Amino acid sequence: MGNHDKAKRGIPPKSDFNAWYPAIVEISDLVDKRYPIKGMDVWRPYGWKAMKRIDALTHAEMERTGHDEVHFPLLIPEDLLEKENRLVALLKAARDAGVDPSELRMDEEPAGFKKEVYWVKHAGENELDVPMFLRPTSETAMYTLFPLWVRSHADLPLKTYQIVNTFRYETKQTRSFIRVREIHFFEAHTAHVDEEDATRQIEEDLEIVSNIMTDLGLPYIASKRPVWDTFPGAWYTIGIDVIMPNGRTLQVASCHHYRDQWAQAFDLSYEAEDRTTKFCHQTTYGMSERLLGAVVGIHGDDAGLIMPPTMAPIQVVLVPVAAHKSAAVMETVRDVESSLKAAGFRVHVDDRDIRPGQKYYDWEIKGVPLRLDIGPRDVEKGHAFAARRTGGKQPIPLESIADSVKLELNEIQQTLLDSSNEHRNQIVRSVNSLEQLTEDGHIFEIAFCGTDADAEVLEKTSNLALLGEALEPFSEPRPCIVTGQMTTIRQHLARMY
RNA sequence: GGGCCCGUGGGUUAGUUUGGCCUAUACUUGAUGGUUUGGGACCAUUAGACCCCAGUUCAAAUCUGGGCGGGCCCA
Repeated sequence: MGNHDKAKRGIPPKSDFNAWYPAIVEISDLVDKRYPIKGMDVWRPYGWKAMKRIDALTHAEMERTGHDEVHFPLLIPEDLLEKENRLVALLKAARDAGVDPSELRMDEEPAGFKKEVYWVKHAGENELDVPMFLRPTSETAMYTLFPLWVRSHADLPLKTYQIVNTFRYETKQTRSFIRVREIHFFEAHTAHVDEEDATRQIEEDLEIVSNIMTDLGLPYIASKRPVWDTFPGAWYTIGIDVIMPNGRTLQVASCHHYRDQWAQAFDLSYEAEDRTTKFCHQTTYGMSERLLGAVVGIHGDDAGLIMPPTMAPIQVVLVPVAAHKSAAVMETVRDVESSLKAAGFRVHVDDRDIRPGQKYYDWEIKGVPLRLDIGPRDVEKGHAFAARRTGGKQPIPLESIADSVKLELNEIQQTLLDSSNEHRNQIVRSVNSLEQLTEDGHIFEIAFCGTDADAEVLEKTSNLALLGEALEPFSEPRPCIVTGQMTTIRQHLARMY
């Protein structure tokens, strides 16, 4: 016995993250990877519920901030790409003309985008006159309609979002939730009267990011990306990177400020109060199923997942113990179930006819944050035995059970937040010389104010990627790690997923 | 983008080096019946596999080529 306990479920230790992660997402029933297309996993019910809970947090934030949900078609006709290409060409010309040369980078070959998308070139037996592609993101689709929706300043700001599937033909190694070819994607697209209003939108986006990351207990860094990592057509891009357990970063969200660059390409203009016609200023804010990948990676342990109570598909699992010994056990369990449900908790009663030990293991793998055991002894004493997935067991009284459960879940949430902050502190190292960049499994915080060329050298020598300029600068100037000049610009170097 | 490794029941695997001994091993899982039940129970019965296509050969899980899928390392 003993020895092959773990072999039964086959969970590798989390310290071996590259083995642990792919194993746990399948063993915990989040996904089924056996569908025969690379990078297209099947969402199993438990995984889909978890994703929908995260989506619910997003919907709530969108509601709070006055965004309206829309749903655009999956297919985009090829000729709409022409507008995007024109935009790219325009920006390139601007750069060649010396306009804001440091702010623009358009060295993607115009055809590059075509390689990353799936094409629909036939309908039945007939070849299509105008081929269509599966959206990799929805700018071109949406910005085709926005000019029709926006006519005057009274139509602004236009704040829309959708949660849809997008497609990217990934050629690199895929990984559930982290790098997939069909992406469960959230995208908010807004249009504003001017640059300032669009900038305010970016600020609101960052507030939403902060709320969601706190809900999910994810440690993250927000950085203004270097120009070469800026989304094509964007004035600037802010990347949100989660600090994963192995010290790599995972970009889970991004915000783009487009100024009026896309608006010019798509002729998105409005009539201002002074009767003049002006171009809109636009923003985009995107997140994806990577949020779930981050939740799995950050909180899970050797025994399985740990779902934060804010998004756990099942917050409380009730396990009747030795129910055959006393009919009162099942009665009590059902009573507890209905009072918890009435209080709004997501509850599941595990009444399978198997030994309780097996149930404990099952729910630990799935990461249910709180388990309540109720057996004959507990019924007698008028309490339930509460076992937290984050560790610790204690009896809680059956009367006012909902209050006690609320308390337990809050504390579990707090435990997860604390440990993720602690994790951040362990991973992120503040360094001031190039020699210190060698240690594996860390993210390095540096002062850096050099040029693109300096950045390239920095990335090459350290073999790490520059996340960009952190949104909160240093409070006191420090010497730049490359040039030695004093600066407050704070940046991070990391291995990115 | 470059290099390397792998593909056997639902899962993990033995067998592949040296083709025949394979009617393919073990554990786990599923189903049925029974004994059980406060941290992965046990017994009995039963179900279930050589990734696909082509080639070599008297003979292919085993060798060759391609495809699809999975994994690792480097840029």
